[in-house]
Amino acid sequence: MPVSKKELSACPIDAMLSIVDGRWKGTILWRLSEGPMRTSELHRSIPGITQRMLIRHLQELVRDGILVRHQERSTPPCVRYSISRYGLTLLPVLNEICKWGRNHLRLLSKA
Amino acid sequence: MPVSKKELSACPIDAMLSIVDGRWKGTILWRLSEGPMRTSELHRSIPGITQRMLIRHLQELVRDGILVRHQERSTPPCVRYSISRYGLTLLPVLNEICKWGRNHLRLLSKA
DNA sequence: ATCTGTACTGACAAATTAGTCAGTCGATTT
DNA sequence: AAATCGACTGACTAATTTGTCAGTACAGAT
Repeated sequence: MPVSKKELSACPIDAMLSIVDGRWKGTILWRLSEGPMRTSELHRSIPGITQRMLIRHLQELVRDGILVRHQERSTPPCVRYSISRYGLTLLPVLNEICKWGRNHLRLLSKA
Repeated sequence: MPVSKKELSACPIDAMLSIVDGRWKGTILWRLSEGPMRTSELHRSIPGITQRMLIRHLQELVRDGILVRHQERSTPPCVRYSISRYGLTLLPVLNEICKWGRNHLRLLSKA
């Protein structure tokens, strides 16, 4: 029986990774770490992502308490996503991840 | 065209996550962070993992330079895996991930 | 009345990842 | 000579995740 990392695991590493797990979640969080953005802005700013995946990931991140969805009841509708207070605690971790990743990419390009 | 995170991405976060991406890689690294282990020891120490997945993940981590495989040409064969010098640079990152994950699990269990 | 833009859904197909099952190989014990 | 052990492979199936395609709803502009 295949097991996805989405299932709640007792392993803290898996628990954290499951939050960020998803083809585009890292990138989405990275974009939003610079400030709130509208759905369509995010869409434009992440080349290659489909609207479907963007929204699915956003919803999961909201469900997990990492993002907040602000809706302004206006026309045209304007929805903004931002990193929640809890989500902010994730940023230092993402920063470490990013630092390591940057160095890793550098090494790969030299090899 | 679905895109896996395994493809080399220019995003440093994705680059790092792709290393740890795989149902059991976090756990494997966590076990090995306490010292080298034999294949069968690892297998026993990770409940639920199949031999196939263990070996696949080990091979990927070796390919990515995170682990080293030591083979003693003896009978019965004795193979040990350990974290490489490069892999050691990943440990602080995993530590941050783990700290956050631990807190996250705590919150989840309270809710 | 129709068209547009924004945010979003549902149903489904394709790709990717994980898991199952049955081997192999070489040396060694029975 | 057959059975065993540890590490591993190959071929295949099943589950999960991504992506495609076509909508919906709402309000304002044309």
